Amino acid sequence: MLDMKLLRNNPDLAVNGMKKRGIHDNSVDEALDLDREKRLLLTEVEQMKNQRNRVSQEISNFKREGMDAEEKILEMRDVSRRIKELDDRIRELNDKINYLLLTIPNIPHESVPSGVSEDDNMVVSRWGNPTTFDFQHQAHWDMGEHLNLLDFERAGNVTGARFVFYRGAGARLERSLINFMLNLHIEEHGYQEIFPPFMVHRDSMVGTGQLPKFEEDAFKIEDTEYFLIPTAEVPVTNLYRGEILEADQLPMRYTAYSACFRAEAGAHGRDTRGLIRQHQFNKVELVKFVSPEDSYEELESLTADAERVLQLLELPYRKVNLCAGDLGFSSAKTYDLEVWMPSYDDYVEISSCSNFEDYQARRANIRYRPKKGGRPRYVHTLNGSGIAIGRAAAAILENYQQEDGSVVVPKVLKPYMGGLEKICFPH
RNA sequence: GGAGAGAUGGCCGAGUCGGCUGAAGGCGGUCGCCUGCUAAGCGAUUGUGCGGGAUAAUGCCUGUACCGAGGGUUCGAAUCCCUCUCUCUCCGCCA
Repeated sequence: MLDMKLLRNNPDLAVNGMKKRGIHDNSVDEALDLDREKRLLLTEVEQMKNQRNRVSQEISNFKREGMDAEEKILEMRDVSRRIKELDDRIRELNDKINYLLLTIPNIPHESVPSGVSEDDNMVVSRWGNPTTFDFQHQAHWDMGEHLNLLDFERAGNVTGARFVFYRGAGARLERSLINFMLNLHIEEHGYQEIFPPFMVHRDSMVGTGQLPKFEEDAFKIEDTEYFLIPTAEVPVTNLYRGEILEADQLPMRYTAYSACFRAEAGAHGRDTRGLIRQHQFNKVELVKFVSPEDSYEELESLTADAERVLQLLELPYRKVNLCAGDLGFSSAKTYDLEVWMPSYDDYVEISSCSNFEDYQARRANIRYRPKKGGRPRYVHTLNGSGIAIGRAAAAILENYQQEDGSVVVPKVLKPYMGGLEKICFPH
């Protein structure tokens, strides 16, 4: 969330940030009004509390000396009642202010292009060329069926739509991708591996920004306060919730595999076939905690670390600077990596790398003590897919397919596939 | 699942019949003194949020809140009551 002090001193920054995103409401003004009222009451109630503290002390002294304090006690009874009323009112105001702050999105960085939809995103770079075929190429869902790698039909039977069984070499491909990516990030990019819980409680979801605004996108476990994580970003970013870190611990870089669960409310009819949009999918995530002055540099290197995965897999992709209208709620700046997907005849998002600045850190209360000492400051948090496994598998099937229907295994994955060169028809 | 114990400052650990405890004592940290070096010793200092004030400014002054979380009783709660969460021990069960 944004700093209430920033809103007070510089409300235009927040309002213009929202305008840039195409959001027009008066939540900033509302918050400011409530904040003004709150501070007025706060001054009043704190004066009364000061009086109460003083007189209580006097009562204590009176009693010790065996004197009658009845008059003062009666007087304080009224003061206390009034304090309680004011405290209640302040609590109410605080709740409202807090809720508003939690529903105001982050301010886009100045380098974020303006625009309202993905059509306004800015292509930053391209790597490789879209794959061309001199034969009739297939979509990965058809290939997955023919090669007996993916079983959507039985998954529908067992669970429902947007679920899948991976089988045989398909299951192994998925597992190979996970291990390949984790190894790359821990061995060559300096990340520490984390294996997080796949469920978190409400506070964690609020910490990273999924709640309170987007509850319908999440799976909640009935009769509990647990949510299935939509991404490892949630447990890993919340790792240090409420803590004060030491400056020399920063930057901290983590990579985590997790299954991800998304309700995909509002995506009815979109990407209904294949691996692109599933309720459950696998992802290797990158998360960083850094000092504020380094965060944009760290965003570049995080994105480069994600790009490296695609380069080693030799999958054509492009890098896109998301426009303000397409930017995630908590993000100040996001690069999407989009992989070439022949069945879509287009680039498809496969990684999203964001700098949240202190927006998540303030929600999750993650701070660090600066080297020179002084007050704790909020860290900056970043994360990015490094990368989405299911979409990577789909991209490999489609981009590496051969005329005979087989799929060549990318070089870097061969060791993980037990030396397998090619995924062929089962015999 | 059953039975019990507990949650206090960076850490350990006191807190008596509710008042003089933001919190004894110790450790650690920081600064100063002392000292051939190291070690030891001596002195001082050492939380966070929020409001207000002054300021070029991290700093500073002042008020207030915080002893797992949230409520309650009271003139006054770390201390009493209720609810919740978490941790530990024993038994049972289990990957």
